[in-house]
Amino acid sequence: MTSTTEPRKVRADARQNLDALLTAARTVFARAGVDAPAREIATEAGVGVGTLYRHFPNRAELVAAVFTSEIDATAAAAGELLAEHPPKEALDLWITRFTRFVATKQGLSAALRSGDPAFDALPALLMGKLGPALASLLDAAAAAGDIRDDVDPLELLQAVGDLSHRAPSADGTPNPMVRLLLDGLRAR
Amino acid sequence: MTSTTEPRKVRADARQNLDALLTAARTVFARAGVDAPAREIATEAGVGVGTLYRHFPNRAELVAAVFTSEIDATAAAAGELLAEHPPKEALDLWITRFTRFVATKQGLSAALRSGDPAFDALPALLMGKLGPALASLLDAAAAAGDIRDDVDPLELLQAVGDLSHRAPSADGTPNPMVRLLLDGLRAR
DNA sequence: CCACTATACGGAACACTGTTCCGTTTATGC
DNA sequence: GCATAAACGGAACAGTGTTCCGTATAGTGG
Repeated sequence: MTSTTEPRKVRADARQNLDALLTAARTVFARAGVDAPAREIATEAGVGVGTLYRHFPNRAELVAAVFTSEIDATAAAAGELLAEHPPKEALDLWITRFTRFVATKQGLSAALRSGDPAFDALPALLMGKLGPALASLLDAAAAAGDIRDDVDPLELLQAVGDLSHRAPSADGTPNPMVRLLLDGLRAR
Repeated sequence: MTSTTEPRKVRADARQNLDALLTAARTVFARAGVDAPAREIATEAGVGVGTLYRHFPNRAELVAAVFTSEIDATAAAAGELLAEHPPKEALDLWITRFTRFVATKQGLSAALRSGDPAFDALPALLMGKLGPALASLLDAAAAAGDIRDDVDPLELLQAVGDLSHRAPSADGTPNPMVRLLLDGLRAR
């Protein structure tokens, strides 16, 4: 094994450019949505498009990289909320947080929904990290008898994402349709 | 007034080409979804792209034209269902029908959700025709006390559309998340 | 400190979109 | 038939994502 600790030399400028790209992408995505042209991101980072594609196989991977930390934070929030609130309340709070995350990222849900194979990495990332988080919340709430127990976490996650695309949520409230969906979860 | 009955001569070949375009578009959309390239549709119709754009200002208008008759039929179904079934049942049946319509048209909901201004005509068409249809169903069900009365028909329509994008619905059943949404409608 | 080489860079070039433009063809009315 | 306005075809334009490759350079062994 030549890989774990000591081996390949990563050129310093490469590392710098990668950081610059991530920062630039974050900025541009916030300003113009995830559909922003690759050239614009490269320019913002002060590099050529070739450099962008050297670091990421395609735009979608860049999007995934940019959102990874926030996705991790959102996933982690599930455990915290569960520790501090009753199960159903924790679930509602987490959904609200997730809703805000999706709504905040212009075009994120559009990308998720697009079906474009270029964005395959995105759903995989979201589902992989957030699926288990939501599952834990659903299990807790179901165990408490607050909600039905036959809901697929991934389907629900996808659905909430789909419904959250236009929620300015000035006050951070999830949109009415998400609420309706959550009402539908209640045990009867 | 030179417009009502006798005036402008519509060249026969123009009318033929328009029909050919609509037929071709229907075929291509079914095969490759509404995102199919304009050139492909023109070729299928045996005309040049210029001709396509002579008849439709942009691709979205063509999509709208292709789906208009089906949309009209779906809207009309609301009244029929309402005449033959109890309100809540009529509502559920209509939603199922609408779901199937959306799911059947590859990429339709994606286009709706895209926010792309090019597709402005599409939501306008759907909302304009189907909104009132759904409103009548909701009103009837709310009057019967079956569901809450504070639901915006357009929002619900949009939401169901958003949720229906991947529902093969082998058996014609709406997907589980749409069901959850409908459960949320129930008066409490 | 220098030369050398693998690494990384930049941006022109390619393939594919939607859409526009305009020279050519053709249906129609006389 | 002829003239003419309508309609056509497809080349051309603008804007994507992505690839390619000649050039520049960081790191290293002498």
